[in-house]
Amino acid sequence: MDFSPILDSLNDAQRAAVTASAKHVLVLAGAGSGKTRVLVHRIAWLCRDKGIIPYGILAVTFTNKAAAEMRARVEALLGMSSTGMWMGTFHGLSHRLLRSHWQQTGLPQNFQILDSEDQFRVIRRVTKGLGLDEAKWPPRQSQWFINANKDEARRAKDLDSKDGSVDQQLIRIYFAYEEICERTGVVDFAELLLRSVDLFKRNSDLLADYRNRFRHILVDEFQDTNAIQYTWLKLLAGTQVPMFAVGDDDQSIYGWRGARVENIHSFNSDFDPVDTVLLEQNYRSTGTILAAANHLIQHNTGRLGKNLWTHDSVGDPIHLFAAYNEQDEARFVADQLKQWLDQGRKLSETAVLYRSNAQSRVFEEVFFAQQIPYRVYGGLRFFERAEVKNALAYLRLAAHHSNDASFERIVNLPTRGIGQRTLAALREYSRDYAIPLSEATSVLSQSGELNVRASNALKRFLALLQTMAASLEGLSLQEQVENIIKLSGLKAYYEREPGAKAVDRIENLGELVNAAREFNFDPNQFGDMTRLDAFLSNAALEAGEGQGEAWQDCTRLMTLHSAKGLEFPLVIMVGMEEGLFPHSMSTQESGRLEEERRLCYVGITRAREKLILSYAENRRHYGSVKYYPPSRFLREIPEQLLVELRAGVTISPTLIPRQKTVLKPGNESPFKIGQRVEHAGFGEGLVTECEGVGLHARVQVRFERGGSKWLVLEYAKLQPL
DNA sequence: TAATCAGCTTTTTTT
DNA sequence: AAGCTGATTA
Repeated sequence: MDFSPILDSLNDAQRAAVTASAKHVLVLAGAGSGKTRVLVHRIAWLCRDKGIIPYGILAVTFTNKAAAEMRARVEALLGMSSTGMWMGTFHGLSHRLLRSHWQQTGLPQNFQILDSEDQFRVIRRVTKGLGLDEAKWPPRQSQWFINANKDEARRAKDLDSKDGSVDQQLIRIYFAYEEICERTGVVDFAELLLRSVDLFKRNSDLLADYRNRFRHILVDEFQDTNAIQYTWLKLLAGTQVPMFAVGDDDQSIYGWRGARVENIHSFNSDFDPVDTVLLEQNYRSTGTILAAANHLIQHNTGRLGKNLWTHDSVGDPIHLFAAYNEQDEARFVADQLKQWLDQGRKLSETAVLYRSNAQSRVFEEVFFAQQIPYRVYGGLRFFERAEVKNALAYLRLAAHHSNDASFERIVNLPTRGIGQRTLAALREYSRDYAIPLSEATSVLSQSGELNVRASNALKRFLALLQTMAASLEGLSLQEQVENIIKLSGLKAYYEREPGAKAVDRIENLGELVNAAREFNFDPNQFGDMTRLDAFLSNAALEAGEGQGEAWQDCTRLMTLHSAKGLEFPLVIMVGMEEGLFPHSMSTQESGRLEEERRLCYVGITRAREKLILSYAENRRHYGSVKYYPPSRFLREIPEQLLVELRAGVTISPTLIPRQKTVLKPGNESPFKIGQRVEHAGFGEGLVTECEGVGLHARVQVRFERGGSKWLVLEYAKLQPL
């Protein structure tokens, strides 16, 4: 065997995957088993040892972050630039295809990308335009319906309108939505994929070129592919191009978004012959953490069946904290983080994970008060902020007057006397004559159908559009952005707005100018797109990081979904309550519940050394106090892996100091094996084991009412009897 | 037309 | 609790 440097650092299974010689390869890689590593090394191995030129590699991921990481790691391993490789997200690559071959797509050359908020607005407008009641046909639901269908490659015309009247209306909305998109030259995210697929289906020569070009196709997070993405892959692969797919059925957490784990099963029949490689050795977590994860996930049915194992030591037990309420829970987490710091560790090694974004608030408040630096992931990203989107809409409209979505967004922001009535007239005219809103504005401002005040307002707005369009001529992207922000009056508008928020908004507008200055644009990639158009597309496709780069050592707050792919020495999973996690919307169907369980599995396997779980007995939720029982997932973790911490009943911790059994170091434990004790919650029991001293001392107690528990003396409030 | 106030709903997320 | 929509008032 000759081992190249690329293979030296791999274990046997990883090496087998990287060097698999079957035409197609499916790697089932458990959490922390070196999934990305295998992918990166496979690419490097193909290039270095198999003589595949970078130009012949297509590697697909789901997020921009994953794509960037892959590129960086491949370059580091190969010691050269990866230019020429097609590496990116399904959407990014599709976008690139559509730009290069726009003539064959039926799209205008300067088609614009609709992000989900834009899409929502368009759908709402369509609903109103059809004379449907928004309350009865919520745009959110229609949006969901349209996207779900697009993800399954079904256009409005493909839908069977025979059944129930509910679908009838939704199909009407879908039709009308498609028409508007077509007319205004915009595409939503799903459309990028769908159009690419259509492009290939209709142009066999073009498809043949690409099949000829790509010698290897590699896919990350294969379990997250939806129907249209899988079709996309199959089309590009044809019968000749070898596929290399990496995934983990236990980490499929995007079923609600159309992802189909079954694609993993289909892979074996759609591609042949396939080598399947299992990666089960985990390099991330302690034995205890893995055992918890393995036991939990065994409650799911229909798994492909992997069991993670590790050479690592058993490690610390998992701590479970029962908080009185969500405040108490947040203070507990703050305490734990401080302890972590006291042990000489860093906050950047820690993460607090929750099910839904709204849960971050309490933690932010408490961390802020206690001066624990933190960074919230997810939530509103930079290019999604209202003020930024407003500025982008002005830019888009200045460059492309026909962009109705942008027009609607900013016609009257800041207010300039174009109210609902005028707008309604514009919409009607635009619909009747099938022209963009800006043209309707031009016609109606002259026609005399509107009152003087309204038509003057419209004329002023048109003049503004002209000025803005002119101000783009021959300038750098940065100057263009600066000009538009100034001309639009957005800055003045936000300066007038009271409150601290306004300061942030103005700052973000400044940040947008910076983003424009730093935007690097590869003109080779998108043919004859203008710099500005590339910037605008990029803003839709890459919404940007949640916050600027962290310069400070801080902990991370994020949802379980956004934690996928990450790892931390210390992970604290909070809000482990029925209704919250598993989420109440998911408890009805078993399929959804299993997905929640996988989400829990993902959370647990993020932890390297220490895992802490917590739940609150009372929680203020939607404005009133709720009592959620502890999550069923807690019961699915073997109790010998858990140590329960309990703060006792601290009604108002500021008034009633928490009672603790504090042991001075060196003191003998007041409890001996065989001694009878009483616990406020569990009743009477017998001490069966003692260990540790001082703050870490704990005892195992077998309670009469069943069950044996490890209790930390500091928290347990045990009374000797 | 614009600003203000009262009532209503509430997952997860990437592109 | 908060953000958003719709109705009301200036």
